[in-house]
Amino acid sequence: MLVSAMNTTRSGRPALTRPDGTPVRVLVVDDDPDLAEVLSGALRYEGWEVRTAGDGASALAGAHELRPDAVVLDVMLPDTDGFAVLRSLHEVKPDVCVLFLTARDTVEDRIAGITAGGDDYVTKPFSLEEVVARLRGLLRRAGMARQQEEGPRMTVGDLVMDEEAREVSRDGRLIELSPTEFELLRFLMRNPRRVLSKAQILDRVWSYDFGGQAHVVELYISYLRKKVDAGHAPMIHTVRGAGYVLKPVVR
Amino acid sequence: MLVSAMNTTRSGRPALTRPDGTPVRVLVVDDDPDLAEVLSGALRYEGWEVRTAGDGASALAGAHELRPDAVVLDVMLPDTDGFAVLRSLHEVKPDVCVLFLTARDTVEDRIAGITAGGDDYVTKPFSLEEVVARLRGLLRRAGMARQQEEGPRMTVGDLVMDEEAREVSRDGRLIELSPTEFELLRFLMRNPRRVLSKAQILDRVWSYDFGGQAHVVELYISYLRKKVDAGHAPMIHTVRGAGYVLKPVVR
DNA sequence: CGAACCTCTGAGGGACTTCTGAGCGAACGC
DNA sequence: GCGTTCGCTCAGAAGTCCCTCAGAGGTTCG
Repeated sequence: MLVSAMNTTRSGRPALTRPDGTPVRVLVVDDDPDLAEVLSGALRYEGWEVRTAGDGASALAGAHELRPDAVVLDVMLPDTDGFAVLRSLHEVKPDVCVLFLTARDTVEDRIAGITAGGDDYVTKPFSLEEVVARLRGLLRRAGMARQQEEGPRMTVGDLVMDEEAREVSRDGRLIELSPTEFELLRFLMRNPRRVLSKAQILDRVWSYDFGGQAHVVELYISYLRKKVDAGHAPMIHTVRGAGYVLKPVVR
Repeated sequence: MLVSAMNTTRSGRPALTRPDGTPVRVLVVDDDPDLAEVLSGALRYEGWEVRTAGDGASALAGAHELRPDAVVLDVMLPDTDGFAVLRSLHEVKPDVCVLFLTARDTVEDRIAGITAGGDDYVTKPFSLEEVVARLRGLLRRAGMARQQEEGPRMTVGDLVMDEEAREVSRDGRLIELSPTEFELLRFLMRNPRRVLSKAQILDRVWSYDFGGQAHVVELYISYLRKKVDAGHAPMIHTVRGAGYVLKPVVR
Protein backbone atom coordinates (compact mmCIF):
# COMPACT_ATOMS: atom_id res chain seq x y z
CA MET A 1 0.00 0.00 0.00
CA LEU A 2 1.29 3.42 -0.93
CA VAL A 3 0.96 4.93 2.50
CA SER A 4 3.42 7.67 1.70
CA ALA A 5 1.34 8.81 -1.23
CA MET A 6 -1.80 8.86 0.82
CA ASN A 7 -3.19 12.24 1.67
CA THR A 8 -3.30 12.68 5.44
CA THR A 9 -4.10 15.42 7.91
CA ARG A 10 -1.38 16.88 10.08
CA SER A 11 -2.85 14.95 12.93
CA GLY A 12 -2.14 11.72 11.08
CA ARG A 13 -5.78 10.96 10.62
CA PRO A 14 -6.67 9.97 7.03
CA ALA A 15 -8.05 12.96 5.21
CA LEU A 16 -11.29 13.39 3.36
CA THR A 17 -10.07 13.49 -0.23
CA ARG A 18 -11.34 14.02 -3.74
CA PRO A 19 -12.22 10.83 -5.62
CA ASP A 20 -8.78 10.81 -7.28
CA GLY A 21 -7.02 10.98 -3.92
CA THR A 22 -5.77 14.55 -4.22
CA PRO A 23 -6.55 16.98 -1.41
CA VAL A 24 -9.94 18.64 -1.21
CA ARG A 25 -9.70 22.23 -2.39
CA VAL A 26 -11.40 24.99 -0.41
CA LEU A 27 -11.69 28.70 -1.04
CA VAL A 28 -12.13 30.95 2.02
CA VAL A 29 -13.74 34.34 1.39
CA ASP A 30 -13.86 36.85 4.25
CA ASP A 31 -12.89 40.49 4.44
CA ASP A 32 -11.47 40.07 7.94
CA PRO A 33 -7.90 38.85 7.27
CA ASP A 34 -7.45 37.51 10.80
CA LEU A 35 -10.54 35.37 10.58
CA ALA A 36 -9.62 34.17 7.09
CA GLU A 37 -6.21 33.19 8.44
CA VAL A 38 -7.60 31.26 11.38
CA LEU A 39 -10.08 29.50 9.14
CA SER A 40 -7.60 28.53 6.49
CA GLY A 41 -5.24 27.27 9.18
CA ALA A 42 -7.95 24.98 10.53
CA LEU A 43 -8.80 23.72 7.06
CA ARG A 44 -5.17 23.09 6.13
CA TYR A 45 -4.93 21.11 9.34
CA GLU A 46 -7.59 18.85 7.83
CA GLY A 47 -5.19 18.14 5.00
CA TRP A 48 -7.02 20.33 2.53
CA GLU A 49 -5.68 22.78 0.00
CA VAL A 50 -6.80 26.29 0.90
CA ARG A 51 -6.84 29.66 -0.78
CA THR A 52 -8.26 32.91 0.59
CA ALA A 53 -9.94 35.97 -0.89
CA GLY A 54 -11.09 39.23 0.68
CA ASP A 55 -13.93 40.30 -1.61
CA GLY A 56 -16.36 39.01 -4.22
CA ALA A 57 -14.24 39.86 -7.23
CA SER A 58 -11.12 38.09 -6.03
CA ALA A 59 -13.33 35.25 -4.84
CA LEU A 60 -14.45 34.66 -8.41
CA ALA A 61 -10.91 34.96 -9.67
CA GLY A 62 -9.79 32.49 -7.04
CA ALA A 63 -12.59 30.13 -7.96
CA HIS A 64 -11.50 30.19 -11.59
CA GLU A 65 -7.93 29.36 -10.66
CA LEU A 66 -8.39 26.91 -7.82
CA ARG A 67 -11.61 25.30 -9.04
CA PRO A 68 -12.52 24.54 -5.42
CA ASP A 69 -14.69 21.71 -4.19
CA ALA A 70 -16.10 23.99 -1.50
CA VAL A 71 -16.23 27.68 -0.67
CA VAL A 72 -16.49 29.24 2.78
CA LEU A 73 -18.18 32.54 2.09
CA ASP A 74 -18.92 35.53 4.28
CA VAL A 75 -22.32 36.98 3.39
CA MET A 76 -21.21 40.52 4.09
CA LEU A 77 -18.60 41.45 1.54
CA PRO A 78 -17.32 44.90 0.63
CA ASP A 79 -18.31 44.70 -3.04
CA THR A 80 -21.25 42.29 -3.50
CA ASP A 81 -23.78 40.29 -1.56
CA GLY A 82 -23.48 36.60 -1.01
CA PHE A 83 -26.37 35.52 -3.18
CA ALA A 84 -24.88 37.06 -6.31
CA VAL A 85 -21.55 35.40 -5.55
CA LEU A 86 -23.32 32.09 -5.05
CA ARG A 87 -24.82 32.29 -8.52
CA SER A 88 -21.54 33.23 -10.16
CA LEU A 89 -19.77 30.44 -8.32
CA HIS A 90 -22.26 27.90 -9.55
CA GLU A 91 -21.71 29.20 -13.07
CA VAL A 92 -17.97 28.67 -12.71
CA LYS A 93 -18.35 25.27 -11.09
CA PRO A 94 -21.90 23.92 -10.85
CA ASP A 95 -21.14 21.27 -8.26
CA VAL A 96 -19.27 23.49 -5.79
CA CYS A 97 -20.50 23.37 -2.15
CA VAL A 98 -20.92 26.65 -0.30
CA LEU A 99 -20.80 27.27 3.43
CA PHE A 100 -22.02 30.76 4.29
CA LEU A 101 -20.81 32.71 7.29
CA THR A 102 -23.42 35.12 8.63
CA ALA A 103 -23.96 37.39 11.59
CA ARG A 104 -26.68 36.13 13.87
CA ASP A 105 -29.11 38.86 12.88
CA THR A 106 -28.45 38.52 9.15
CA VAL A 107 -29.97 35.06 9.13
CA GLU A 108 -33.54 34.79 7.85
CA ASP A 109 -32.68 37.85 5.78
CA ARG A 110 -30.86 37.10 2.58
CA ILE A 111 -29.91 33.54 3.46
CA ALA A 112 -33.35 32.26 2.58
CA GLY A 113 -33.22 29.41 0.12
CA ILE A 114 -29.58 28.47 0.37
CA THR A 115 -29.97 25.30 2.40
CA ALA A 116 -32.46 24.04 -0.18
CA GLY A 117 -29.70 23.36 -2.67
CA GLY A 118 -27.75 21.40 -0.11
CA ASP A 119 -25.54 24.32 0.83
CA ASP A 120 -25.27 25.35 4.44
CA TYR A 121 -24.44 28.22 6.75
CA VAL A 122 -23.06 28.90 10.22
CA THR A 123 -23.65 32.03 12.28
CA LYS A 124 -20.88 34.14 13.71
CA PRO A 125 -19.38 33.66 16.16
CA PHE A 126 -18.76 30.01 15.35
CA SER A 127 -16.33 27.34 16.51
CA LEU A 128 -13.80 25.88 14.12
CA GLU A 129 -15.06 22.38 14.81
CA GLU A 130 -18.47 23.46 13.63
CA VAL A 131 -17.15 24.91 10.38
CA VAL A 132 -15.06 21.84 9.70
CA ALA A 133 -17.93 19.51 10.54
CA ARG A 134 -20.34 21.35 8.24
CA LEU A 135 -17.80 21.35 5.44
CA ARG A 136 -17.15 17.65 5.87
CA GLY A 137 -20.88 17.07 5.75
CA LEU A 138 -21.25 19.07 2.54
CA LEU A 139 -18.30 17.39 0.88
CA ARG A 140 -19.42 13.95 1.90
CA ARG A 141 -22.87 14.51 0.48
CA ALA A 142 -21.30 15.84 -2.71
CA GLY A 143 -19.47 12.55 -3.15
CA MET A 144 -16.03 13.51 -1.85
CA ALA A 145 -15.85 10.66 0.59
CA ARG A 146 -13.20 8.41 -0.80
CA GLN A 147 -12.18 7.59 2.72
CA GLN A 148 -14.14 4.49 3.63
CA GLU A 149 -14.48 5.24 7.32
CA GLU A 150 -15.58 8.76 6.43
CA GLY A 151 -19.21 7.84 6.61
CA PRO A 152 -21.59 9.76 8.77
CA ARG A 153 -20.65 7.37 11.57
CA MET A 154 -17.55 7.53 13.75
CA THR A 155 -16.35 4.86 16.16
CA VAL A 156 -13.85 4.75 19.02
CA GLY A 157 -14.01 1.49 20.94
CA ASP A 158 -17.64 0.83 21.79
CA LEU A 159 -18.44 4.52 21.47
CA VAL A 160 -20.34 5.41 18.31
CA MET A 161 -21.30 8.82 16.97
CA ASP A 162 -23.69 9.37 14.08
CA GLU A 163 -23.19 12.96 13.06
CA GLU A 164 -26.22 13.21 10.77
CA ALA A 165 -28.64 11.84 13.30
CA ARG A 166 -26.68 13.62 16.05
CA GLU A 167 -26.77 10.40 18.02
CA VAL A 168 -24.15 9.05 20.37
CA SER A 169 -24.22 5.63 21.94
CA ARG A 170 -21.87 3.57 24.05
CA ASP A 171 -22.20 -0.18 24.01
CA GLY A 172 -25.48 0.26 22.17
CA ARG A 173 -27.00 2.48 24.84
CA LEU A 174 -28.04 5.93 23.65
CA ILE A 175 -26.45 8.99 25.30
CA GLU A 176 -28.12 12.41 25.34
CA LEU A 177 -25.73 15.31 24.89
CA SER A 178 -26.10 19.08 24.86
CA PRO A 179 -24.72 20.93 21.81
CA THR A 180 -21.41 21.82 23.48
CA GLU A 181 -20.98 18.36 24.93
CA PHE A 182 -21.62 16.90 21.50
CA GLU A 183 -19.05 19.11 19.85
CA LEU A 184 -16.45 18.43 22.51
CA LEU A 185 -16.94 14.70 22.18
CA ARG A 186 -16.76 14.95 18.41
CA PHE A 187 -13.41 16.71 18.71
CA LEU A 188 -12.14 14.04 21.07
CA MET A 189 -13.38 11.24 18.83
CA ARG A 190 -11.77 12.77 15.77
CA ASN A 191 -8.48 12.70 17.67
CA PRO A 192 -8.43 9.44 19.56
CA ARG A 193 -5.32 8.39 21.55
CA ARG A 194 -4.06 11.89 21.20
CA VAL A 195 -3.55 14.25 24.12
CA LEU A 196 -5.42 17.49 23.56
CA SER A 197 -4.55 20.48 25.72
CA LYS A 198 -7.24 22.63 27.24
CA ALA A 199 -6.06 25.49 25.06
CA GLN A 200 -6.40 23.37 21.93
CA ILE A 201 -9.86 22.27 22.94
CA LEU A 202 -10.88 25.82 23.72
CA ASP A 203 -9.62 27.01 20.35
CA ARG A 204 -11.47 24.35 18.41
CA VAL A 205 -14.67 23.70 20.28
CA TRP A 206 -15.51 27.13 21.65
CA SER A 207 -16.27 30.19 19.52
CA TYR A 208 -13.30 32.32 18.60
CA ASP A 209 -14.71 35.23 20.61
CA PHE A 210 -15.10 33.25 23.82
CA GLY A 211 -13.51 35.29 26.59
CA GLY A 212 -13.82 32.85 29.46
CA GLN A 213 -11.44 30.60 31.32
CA ALA A 214 -10.02 27.21 30.37
CA HIS A 215 -11.90 26.07 33.43
CA VAL A 216 -15.01 25.44 31.30
CA VAL A 217 -13.17 22.65 29.53
CA GLU A 218 -12.68 20.83 32.82
CA LEU A 219 -16.33 21.36 33.56
CA TYR A 220 -17.50 19.93 30.25
CA ILE A 221 -15.08 17.03 30.48
CA SER A 222 -16.67 16.26 33.81
CA TYR A 223 -20.15 16.43 32.24
CA LEU A 224 -19.03 14.10 29.46
CA ARG A 225 -17.53 11.63 31.90
CA LYS A 226 -20.78 11.42 33.76
CA LYS A 227 -22.61 10.57 30.56
CA VAL A 228 -20.03 8.62 28.56
CA ASP A 229 -17.97 6.79 31.16
CA ALA A 230 -20.75 6.16 33.69
CA GLY A 231 -20.92 2.43 34.38
CA HIS A 232 -18.05 1.56 32.05
CA ALA A 233 -14.30 1.43 32.18
CA PRO A 234 -13.25 5.05 31.51
CA MET A 235 -12.34 6.19 28.01
CA ILE A 236 -11.67 9.83 28.88
CA HIS A 237 -8.36 10.20 30.68
CA THR A 238 -6.64 13.19 32.26
CA VAL A 239 -2.97 13.70 31.50
CA ARG A 240 -1.95 15.98 34.28
CA GLY A 241 -0.28 19.13 33.07
CA ALA A 242 -0.93 18.23 29.44
CA GLY A 243 -4.61 17.76 28.72
CA TYR A 244 -7.08 14.99 27.98
CA VAL A 245 -7.14 11.83 25.85
CA LEU A 246 -9.94 9.69 24.58
CA LYS A 247 -8.99 6.09 23.94
CA PRO A 248 -10.69 2.72 23.60
CA VAL A 249 -10.66 0.56 26.70
CA VAL A 250 -7.88 -2.05 26.60
CA ARG A 251 -9.27 -5.37 27.65
CA MET B 1 -22.52 -4.67 -6.43
CA LEU B 2 -21.44 -1.48 -8.09
CA VAL B 3 -22.30 0.79 -5.23
CA SER B 4 -19.95 3.47 -6.40
CA ALA B 5 -21.63 3.60 -9.78
CA MET B 6 -25.06 3.92 -8.24
CA ASN B 7 -26.69 7.27 -8.65
CA THR B 8 -27.62 8.76 -5.29
CA THR B 9 -28.94 12.05 -4.00
CA ARG B 10 -26.73 14.24 -1.89
CA SER B 11 -28.76 13.22 1.09
CA GLY B 12 -27.68 9.63 0.52
CA ARG B 13 -31.12 8.49 -0.46
CA PRO B 14 -31.18 6.48 -3.71
CA ALA B 15 -32.14 8.72 -6.60
CA LEU B 16 -34.91 8.41 -9.08
CA THR B 17 -33.03 7.50 -12.25
CA ARG B 18 -33.57 6.90 -15.92
CA PRO B 19 -34.09 3.26 -16.92
CA ASP B 20 -30.40 2.94 -17.81
CA GLY B 21 -29.34 4.15 -14.36
CA THR B 22 -28.03 7.54 -15.46
CA PRO B 23 -29.33 10.65 -13.71
CA VAL B 24 -32.67 12.12 -14.70
CA ARG B 25 -32.15 15.22 -16.83
CA VAL B 26 -34.20 18.35 -16.14
CA LEU B 27 -34.30 21.70 -17.86
CA VAL B 28 -35.36 24.70 -15.74
CA VAL B 29 -36.78 27.68 -17.62
CA ASP B 30 -37.48 30.88 -15.69
CA ASP B 31 -36.49 34.47 -16.31
CA ASP B 32 -35.85 35.18 -12.62
CA PRO B 33 -32.22 34.09 -12.16
CA ASP B 34 -32.49 33.81 -8.37
CA LEU B 35 -35.47 31.51 -8.65
CA ALA B 36 -33.81 29.46 -11.38
CA GLU B 37 -30.74 29.15 -9.16
CA VAL B 38 -32.71 27.95 -6.14
CA LEU B 39 -34.74 25.54 -8.25
CA SER B 40 -31.78 24.00 -9.98
CA GLY B 41 -29.99 23.68 -6.65
CA ALA B 42 -32.91 21.76 -5.21
CA LEU B 43 -33.13 19.49 -8.25
CA ARG B 44 -29.39 18.79 -8.25
CA TYR B 45 -29.78 17.87 -4.63
CA GLU B 46 -32.15 15.14 -5.82
CA GLY B 47 -29.26 13.73 -7.81
CA TRP B 48 -30.55 14.97 -11.13
CA GLU B 49 -28.70 16.66 -13.95
CA VAL B 50 -29.94 20.20 -14.38
CA ARG B 51 -29.60 22.97 -16.93
CA THR B 52 -31.23 26.38 -16.81
CA ALA B 53 -32.52 28.83 -19.41
CA GLY B 54 -33.88 32.34 -19.04
CA ASP B 55 -36.12 32.61 -22.10
CA GLY B 56 -37.91 30.55 -24.73
CA ALA B 57 -35.13 30.64 -27.30
CA SER B 58 -32.40 29.38 -24.97
CA ALA B 59 -34.89 26.88 -23.57
CA LEU B 60 -35.19 25.29 -27.00
CA ALA B 61 -31.43 25.38 -27.48
CA GLY B 62 -30.99 23.77 -24.06
CA ALA B 63 -33.57 21.12 -24.88
CA HIS B 64 -31.70 20.21 -28.06
CA GLU B 65 -28.45 19.81 -26.15
CA LEU B 66 -29.61 18.21 -22.92
CA ARG B 67 -32.51 16.19 -24.31
CA PRO B 68 -34.21 16.44 -20.90
CA ASP B 69 -36.63 13.96 -19.38
CA ALA B 70 -38.54 16.82 -17.81
CA VAL B 71 -38.83 20.58 -18.12
CA VAL B 72 -39.79 23.04 -15.41
CA LEU B 73 -41.30 25.87 -17.38
CA ASP B 74 -42.45 29.32 -16.37
CA VAL B 75 -45.58 30.27 -18.31
CA MET B 76 -44.55 33.92 -18.46
CA LEU B 77 -41.37 34.33 -20.45
CA PRO B 78 -39.83 37.50 -21.88
CA ASP B 79 -39.94 36.38 -25.51
CA THR B 80 -42.77 33.85 -25.85
CA ASP B 81 -45.35 32.22 -23.67
CA GLY B 82 -44.85 28.82 -22.16
CA PHE B 83 -47.45 27.08 -24.30
CA ALA B 84 -45.61 27.92 -27.50
CA VAL B 85 -42.43 26.58 -25.92
CA LEU B 86 -44.32 23.44 -24.93
CA ARG B 87 -45.33 22.79 -28.55
CA SER B 88 -41.77 23.20 -29.79
CA LEU B 89 -40.49 21.01 -26.99
CA HIS B 90 -42.79 18.22 -27.97
CA GLU B 91 -41.43 18.44 -31.50
CA VAL B 92 -37.88 18.07 -30.16
CA LYS B 93 -38.72 15.32 -27.70
CA PRO B 94 -42.31 14.05 -27.80
CA ASP B 95 -42.17 12.16 -24.49
CA VAL B 96 -40.81 15.01 -22.35
CA CYS B 97 -42.70 15.79 -19.11
CA VAL B 98 -43.51 19.40 -18.39
CA LEU B 99 -44.16 21.07 -15.05
CA PHE B 100 -45.57 24.57 -15.53
CA LEU B 101 -44.96 27.41 -13.12
CA THR B 102 -47.82 29.88 -13.16
CA ALA B 103 -49.00 32.92 -11.29
CA ARG B 104 -52.10 32.30 -9.24
CA ASP B 105 -54.33 34.30 -11.58
CA THR B 106 -53.24 32.73 -14.86
CA VAL B 107 -56.08 31.55 -17.07
CA GLU B 108 -57.27 28.26 -15.68
CA ASP B 109 -58.72 26.75 -18.85
CA ARG B 110 -55.43 26.70 -20.70
CA ILE B 111 -53.82 24.98 -17.73
CA ALA B 112 -56.63 22.43 -17.67
CA GLY B 113 -55.67 21.37 -21.19
CA ILE B 114 -52.12 20.77 -20.00
CA THR B 115 -52.88 18.39 -17.19
CA ALA B 116 -55.03 16.35 -19.55
CA GLY B 117 -51.90 15.54 -21.50
CA GLY B 118 -50.20 14.13 -18.43
CA ASP B 119 -48.24 17.26 -17.63
CA ASP B 120 -48.71 19.22 -14.45
CA TYR B 121 -48.39 22.70 -12.96
CA VAL B 122 -47.78 24.51 -9.68
CA THR B 123 -48.75 28.06 -8.84
CA LYS B 124 -46.30 30.67 -7.64
CA PRO B 125 -45.25 31.07 -4.96
CA PHE B 126 -44.52 27.39 -4.41
CA SER B 127 -42.40 25.35 -2.06
CA LEU B 128 -39.46 23.36 -3.37
CA GLU B 129 -40.83 20.18 -1.83
CA GLU B 130 -43.93 20.65 -3.92
CA VAL B 131 -42.01 21.12 -7.15
CA VAL B 132 -39.82 18.11 -6.45
CA ALA B 133 -42.82 15.98 -5.52
CA ARG B 134 -44.70 16.92 -8.69
CA LEU B 135 -41.67 16.21 -10.81
CA ARG B 136 -41.14 12.86 -9.16
CA GLY B 137 -44.78 12.07 -9.84
CA LEU B 138 -44.48 13.03 -13.50
CA LEU B 139 -41.28 11.08 -13.98
CA ARG B 140 -42.63 8.04 -12.21
CA ARG B 141 -45.72 8.00 -14.39
CA ALA B 142 -43.50 8.41 -17.45
CA GLY B 143 -41.66 5.23 -16.50
CA MET B 144 -38.53 6.71 -14.94
CA ALA B 145 -38.83 4.78 -11.72
CA ARG B 146 -36.02 2.31 -11.84
CA GLN B 147 -35.73 2.61 -8.11
CA GLN B 148 -37.96 -0.08 -6.66
CA GLU B 149 -38.84 1.69 -3.43
CA GLU B 150 -39.67 4.82 -5.41
CA GLY B 151 -43.33 3.95 -5.52
CA PRO B 152 -46.05 6.33 -4.47
CA ARG B 153 -45.86 4.86 -0.97
CA MET B 154 -43.31 5.79 1.69
CA THR B 155 -42.79 4.10 5.04
CA VAL B 156 -40.95 5.02 8.24
CA GLY B 157 -41.63 2.60 11.06
CA ASP B 158 -45.37 2.13 11.30
CA LEU B 159 -45.95 5.47 9.61
CA VAL B 160 -47.12 5.18 5.99
CA MET B 161 -47.64 7.93 3.43
CA ASP B 162 -49.29 7.47 0.07
CA GLU B 163 -48.28 10.53 -1.88
CA GLU B 164 -50.70 10.06 -4.75
CA ALA B 165 -53.71 9.44 -2.55
CA ARG B 166 -52.39 12.07 -0.12
CA GLU B 167 -53.09 9.68 2.71
CA VAL B 168 -51.14 9.18 5.88
CA SER B 169 -51.65 6.50 8.46
CA ARG B 170 -49.89 5.33 11.57
CA ASP B 171 -50.31 1.77 12.73
CA GLY B 172 -53.14 1.43 10.20
CA ARG B 173 -55.11 4.35 11.61
CA LEU B 174 -55.71 7.19 9.14
CA ILE B 175 -54.41 10.67 10.00
CA GLU B 176 -55.95 13.85 8.59
CA LEU B 177 -53.41 16.52 7.73
CA SER B 178 -53.62 20.06 6.39
CA PRO B 179 -51.60 20.82 3.24
CA THR B 180 -48.68 22.32 5.13
CA GLU B 181 -48.66 19.56 7.71
CA PHE B 182 -48.62 17.01 4.90
CA GLU B 183 -45.70 18.65 3.17
CA LEU B 184 -43.73 19.00 6.37
CA LEU B 185 -44.27 15.34 7.19
CA ARG B 186 -43.29 14.33 3.68
CA PHE B 187 -40.02 16.21 4.03
CA LEU B 188 -39.35 14.54 7.36
CA MET B 189 -40.20 11.11 5.95
CA ARG B 190 -37.95 11.62 2.96
CA ASN B 191 -35.09 12.28 5.42
CA PRO B 192 -35.55 9.81 8.25
CA ARG B 193 -32.95 9.60 11.04
CA ARG B 194 -31.49 12.82 9.84
CA VAL B 195 -31.51 16.01 11.87
CA LEU B 196 -33.11 18.81 9.86
CA SER B 197 -32.60 22.37 10.98
CA LYS B 198 -35.46 24.83 11.07
CA ALA B 199 -33.75 26.77 8.28
CA GLN B 200 -33.60 23.66 6.10
CA ILE B 201 -37.24 22.91 6.76
CA LEU B 202 -38.25 26.49 6.06
CA ASP B 203 -36.30 26.52 2.80
CA ARG B 204 -37.86 23.33 1.53
CA VAL B 205 -41.39 23.22 2.89
CA TRP B 206 -42.37 26.88 2.88
CA SER B 207 -42.65 29.05 -0.23
CA TYR B 208 -39.48 30.75 -1.35
CA ASP B 209 -41.02 34.15 -0.70
CA PHE B 210 -42.04 33.42 2.87
CA GLY B 211 -40.73 36.25 4.98
CA GLY B 212 -41.71 34.99 8.42
CA GLN B 213 -39.88 33.54 11.36
CA ALA B 214 -38.55 30.04 11.88
CA HIS B 215 -41.05 29.98 14.71
CA VAL B 216 -43.73 28.61 12.37
CA VAL B 217 -41.73 25.43 12.04
CA GLU B 218 -41.98 24.84 15.78
CA LEU B 219 -45.69 25.48 15.56
CA TYR B 220 -46.25 22.98 12.75
CA ILE B 221 -44.05 20.40 14.42
CA SER B 222 -46.29 20.75 17.43
CA TYR B 223 -49.38 20.26 15.22
CA LEU B 224 -47.82 17.18 13.65
CA ARG B 225 -46.93 15.73 17.01
CA LYS B 226 -50.50 16.02 18.16
CA LYS B 227 -51.66 14.07 15.12
CA VAL B 228 -48.80 11.68 14.45
CA ASP B 229 -47.39 10.91 17.88
CA ALA B 230 -50.63 11.04 19.87
CA GLY B 231 -51.08 7.76 21.71
CA HIS B 232 -47.84 6.28 20.42
CA ALA B 233 -44.18 6.32 21.35
CA PRO B 234 -42.92 9.53 19.73
CA MET B 235 -41.27 9.45 16.31
CA ILE B 236 -40.68 13.20 16.02
CA HIS B 237 -37.80 14.29 18.22
CA THR B 238 -36.38 17.70 19.04
CA VAL B 239 -32.61 17.99 18.97
CA ARG B 240 -32.06 21.12 20.98
CA GLY B 241 -29.93 23.66 19.20
CA ALA B 242 -29.91 21.61 15.99
CA GLY B 243 -33.39 20.85 14.67
CA TYR B 244 -35.79 17.93 14.42
CA VAL B 245 -35.54 14.24 13.48
CA LEU B 246 -38.08 11.68 12.47
CA LYS B 247 -37.13 8.13 13.31
CA PRO B 248 -38.83 4.79 13.79
CA VAL B 249 -39.50 3.82 17.37
CA VAL B 250 -36.73 1.63 18.75
CA ARG B 251 -38.11 -1.57 20.10
C1' DC C 1 -72.87 34.92 2.39
C1' DG C 2 -71.80 32.33 6.28
C1' DA C 3 -69.15 28.54 8.29
C1' DA C 4 -65.23 25.89 8.56
C1' DC C 5 -60.64 25.63 7.95
C1' DC C 6 -55.97 26.99 7.44
C1' DT C 7 -51.94 29.83 8.32
C1' DC C 8 -49.37 32.83 10.83
C1' DT C 9 -48.22 36.29 14.84
C1' DG C 10 -47.43 37.27 19.55
C1' DA C 11 -46.91 36.29 24.33
C1' DG C 12 -46.13 33.46 28.42
C1' DG C 13 -44.04 29.93 30.66
C1' DG C 14 -41.11 26.07 31.26
C1' DA C 15 -37.09 23.38 30.43
C1' DC C 16 -32.54 23.13 29.33
C1' DT C 17 -27.65 25.12 28.68
C1' DT C 18 -23.91 27.55 29.71
C1' DC C 19 -20.81 29.68 32.53
C1' DT C 20 -19.02 31.62 37.15
C1' DG C 21 -17.40 30.92 41.65
C1' DA C 22 -15.99 28.24 45.49
C1' DG C 23 -14.63 24.21 48.10
C1' DC C 24 -12.28 20.04 48.22
C1' DG C 25 -9.18 16.39 47.10
C1' DA C 26 -5.23 14.52 44.63
C1' DA C 27 -0.69 14.90 42.69
C1' DC C 28 3.69 17.05 42.55
C1' DG C 29 8.02 19.43 43.96
C1' DC C 30 11.12 20.41 47.41
C1' DG D 1 5.96 15.77 55.04
C1' DC D 2 4.21 19.98 53.70
C1' DG D 3 2.83 23.60 50.84
C1' DT D 4 1.52 24.54 46.31
C1' DT D 5 -0.50 23.61 42.07
C1' DC D 6 -3.78 21.35 39.39
C1' DG D 7 -8.06 19.31 38.50
C1' DC D 8 -12.84 17.80 39.83
C1' DT D 9 -17.41 18.74 41.15
C1' DC D 10 -21.31 21.17 43.21
C1' DA D 11 -24.52 24.90 43.26
C1' DG D 12 -26.67 28.62 41.37
C1' DA D 13 -27.57 32.73 38.16
C1' DA D 14 -28.48 34.27 33.68
C1' DG D 15 -29.59 33.41 29.29
C1' DT D 16 -31.45 30.82 25.43
C1' DC D 17 -34.35 27.71 23.19
C1' DC D 18 -38.60 25.54 22.59
C1' DC D 19 -43.55 24.53 23.29
C1' DT D 20 -48.19 25.83 23.53
C1' DC D 21 -52.21 28.73 23.71
C1' DA D 22 -55.20 32.23 21.92
C1' DG D 23 -56.68 34.85 18.34
C1' DA D 24 -56.57 37.65 13.85
C1' DG D 25 -56.81 37.50 8.99
C1' DG D 26 -57.35 35.07 4.87
C1' DT D 27 -59.18 31.40 1.95
C1' DT D 28 -62.27 27.73 0.50
C1' DC D 29 -66.39 25.55 0.27
C1' DG D 30 -71.11 24.70 0.72
